[in-house]
Amino acid sequence: MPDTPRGGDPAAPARIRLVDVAREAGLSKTTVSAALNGTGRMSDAVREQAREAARRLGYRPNATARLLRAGHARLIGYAVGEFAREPGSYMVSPYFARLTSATATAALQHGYALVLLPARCGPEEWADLPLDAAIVADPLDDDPLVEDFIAARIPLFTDRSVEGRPGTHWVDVDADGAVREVLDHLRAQGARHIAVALPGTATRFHTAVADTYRRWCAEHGAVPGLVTTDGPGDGPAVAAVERLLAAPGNRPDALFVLAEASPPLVLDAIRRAGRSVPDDLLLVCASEDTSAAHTHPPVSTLSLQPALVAEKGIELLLAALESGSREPTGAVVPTRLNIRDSSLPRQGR
Amino acid sequence: MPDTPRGGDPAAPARIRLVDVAREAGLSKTTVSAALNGTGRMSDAVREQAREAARRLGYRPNATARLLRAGHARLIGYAVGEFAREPGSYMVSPYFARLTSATATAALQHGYALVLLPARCGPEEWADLPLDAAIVADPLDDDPLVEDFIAARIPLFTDRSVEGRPGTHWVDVDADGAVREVLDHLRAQGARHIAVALPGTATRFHTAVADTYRRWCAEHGAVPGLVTTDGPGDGPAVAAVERLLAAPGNRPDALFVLAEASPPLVLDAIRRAGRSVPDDLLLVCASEDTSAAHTHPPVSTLSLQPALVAEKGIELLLAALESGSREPTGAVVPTRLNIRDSSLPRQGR
DNA sequence: TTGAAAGCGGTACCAA
DNA sequence: TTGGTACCGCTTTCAA
Repeated sequence: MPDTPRGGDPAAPARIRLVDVAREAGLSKTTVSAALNGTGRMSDAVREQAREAARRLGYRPNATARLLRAGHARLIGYAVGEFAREPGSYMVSPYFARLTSATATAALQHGYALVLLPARCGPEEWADLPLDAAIVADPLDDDPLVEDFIAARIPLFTDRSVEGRPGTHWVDVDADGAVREVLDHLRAQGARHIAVALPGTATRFHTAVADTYRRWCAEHGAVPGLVTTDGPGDGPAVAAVERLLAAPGNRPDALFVLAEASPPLVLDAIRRAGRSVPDDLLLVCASEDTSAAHTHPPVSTLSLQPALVAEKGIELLLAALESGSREPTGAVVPTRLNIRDSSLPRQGR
Repeated sequence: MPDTPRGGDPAAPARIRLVDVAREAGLSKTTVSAALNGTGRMSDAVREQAREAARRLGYRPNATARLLRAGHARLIGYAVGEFAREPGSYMVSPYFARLTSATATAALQHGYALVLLPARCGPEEWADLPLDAAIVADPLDDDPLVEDFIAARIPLFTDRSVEGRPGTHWVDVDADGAVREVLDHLRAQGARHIAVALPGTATRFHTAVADTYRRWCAEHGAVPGLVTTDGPGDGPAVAAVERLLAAPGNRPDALFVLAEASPPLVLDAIRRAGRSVPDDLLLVCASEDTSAAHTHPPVSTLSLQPALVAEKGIELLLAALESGSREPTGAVVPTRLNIRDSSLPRQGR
């Protein structure tokens, strides 16, 4: 009588188990299991008999039980370091939206699924989840999340800050190369005073950007013009751009905006400051926002290629998982500069 | 000798199990389990002895085994119907980004975690995942995903298309109320020819919007001016707006843009068409994009309040899960009209 | 207060 | 070809 409730709500029918199917089919657990999994050798008649019973009863194997046997869950925890924003908000950033979906897609292609974890969660939040590995996107400095996963010996993929620690894998964007490519491009277009707007919350990437920018300026005898935003979001980013253009003295002839802002909004701010792109001000934004291609003029963007980061990271992580190795690995991935009219003076076209 | 490898890679140390801790502590599995879980009654000395052994060995309980005992995994599958886009791309839409993060946050607050599923995946993709429930955001018509979950008797939260089916729960946005609020608002500001831009891929919500729009026009003796986009993304949306403004005859004096486009881009397109907001054209966009508040003038938006949809849905789903009831439930949630300068004629301010 | 043993629901090894 | 049985690692009941 497989429909008899077992525990809990007496109105809910108990879920059909393998034994129930076996009893119904007049076979053993073993045989039914093999029949349904297509393993073992048995007569077609028996196999069909087992399948028919399973179908009749609406049998669905218990995933947890299988996982216990299998010894893994093919589940990867995913969290974002999320500097000073409210939980969950990171999805709203085009960069993190792409990074997250690319990570999920890459993992899924290899048969792993992503479990969304809250930002700054402690071990108690994921201790009950059968995680084979974890990912911390853009961790904070000495992120407790990172330390917890390492302490729990859960294979981890995050940024270069964990380099060399057993069981960890990192992917970093080539900040140095990216900055040089953008600055060289702007200089080649005739720019001599390139100003930079950075997010106020300095991540690893943005710190590296500032360093390279200063170094590049020194190398080219340029004086750095650098401004940081007061916080995340479009408002502070636009304000930073306005400050950059209002500053007396060293009038910039090119802008490299790394603060995450909607490109059309940046363009608007520049126009309101009485400047014109690209005629007397060149513009490059670090952004994954698709609207950049649809402004007038279209805005050149530096893409951090989140999809590449995700794919490389998943590759490193799963290679380690499947080999069982705790040998740390890592890789640097390139950025991509999409040159559009905003950084091409008209005579250059 | 708990460090002895068991199976697989002979170099990898076997994970510490409860028995290992018990042996180390000179206690039984039972006692150690109770000690670590804070259950049972025992002397503080013994409890500390067990904890110390666990700490020394770096013991971490096997989550899968606990789940098997517990009978649930507190895991919820999450998929998006995703009309004709490439997998994973939905995150890029501000609406889905917010819906996804709000859903994850709401679930997490109740002790459940979200598992990201690929779009249009079959049962084989999630059969091995211990899902207690599933969510299909914005399902297609007769979405196979929805049917699969229902067939598997997995409690499901999706839109109203499943209304009344056992084990399902729906939340829909009040499309009728939303449209009337926007149209009434625009009419109150003096608009008499309100044109509408809809996405080409008609979802349940957008079909309802078109219906209400036509009905409202009939009620107010207005002639409907409706255009749909050629596809997703900013380009087609901007093109649709341009078509609307270029159309001969019935020159619109207000625009209600439901196609998902960056608000500043819509504003740009209107300017390029020689119209001026709000002086001779009022504008409302259905959008979750924060850039709307930072344009000049700021753009009025209709928010579909994804956070509300997520919270209500999780509430209904978890209520059913915890009571074990398969009684279908559902709810309609309101939208929110953020009135900004783009829909307020200057004399009205 | 502590511990042995019986499950949770499958899978896999062997013996029949 | 089929089935008995041990086992995955933990929790819980119940007896000592």
